[in-house]
Amino acid sequence: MPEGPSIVLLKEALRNFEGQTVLEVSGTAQIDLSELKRKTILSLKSWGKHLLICFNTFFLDIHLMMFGTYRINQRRTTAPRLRIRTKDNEVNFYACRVNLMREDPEEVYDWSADILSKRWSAAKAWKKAKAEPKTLICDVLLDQNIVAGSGNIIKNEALFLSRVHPANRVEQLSAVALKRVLKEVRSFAQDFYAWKKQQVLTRHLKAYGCAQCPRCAIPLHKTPMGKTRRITFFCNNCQKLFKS
DNA sequence: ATACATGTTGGAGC
DNA sequence: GGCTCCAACATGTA
Repeated sequence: MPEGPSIVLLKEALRNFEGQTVLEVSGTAQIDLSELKRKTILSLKSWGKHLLICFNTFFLDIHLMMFGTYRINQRRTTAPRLRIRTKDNEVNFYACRVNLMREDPEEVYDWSADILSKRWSAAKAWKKAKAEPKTLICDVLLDQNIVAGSGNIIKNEALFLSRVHPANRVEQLSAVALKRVLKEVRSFAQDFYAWKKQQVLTRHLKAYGCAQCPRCAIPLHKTPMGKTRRITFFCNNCQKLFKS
């Protein structure tokens, strides 16, 4: 469920919690939940796939991983990792990772890496990628230090849209091609956000989960690739593999 | 019903 | 040390 855009939507869905005081907190998360009691939620932020619930002297970093879910003003039957109740609202998080952080979120995360942040910097991402010439571009697009919020769908779509083959190493890519990939990561992530909001995301995917290339109609390749062997969809005809 | 997947970490083994 | 593989976590969908 969660790549970066889905976490932005979650953050927006929790808008009503901002400025609210925590009246009740519970859950199976291995943190000291009593810390939160009677504290005021100052803001909600997202960085990549992380949701941040910020208090005065600490914040919660919630990551839904692959299977995490949440309910707002509703409950599942299973026990939540974290439940926060305020005067008007309740949120429940399940199957997620919860960390209590005592640092300043400004210092913890590189906000220029967040593909959905106003502070996203393609130039910085470009430099980080160039510092790893041997890394496959399909791995770069899953690296949260370079493109925080990009996941396997965004990876596949950005490569298809920029016509770059996933098996290229960074050093094989021309400056123009690498720039194009990074541009598509952000612009597709923005489309992902809008489509997900309208619940029409899957019908707009051109590579991920698709059988054939929408450009040339030949069958797409579907194969595990890269360090983590994530399923990768690509067109051998339309996506260029540069010579090394 | 069984299989698979929008994610990440840590450890084993080489 | 670095790389790869694997397990673990745990839920929705087809």
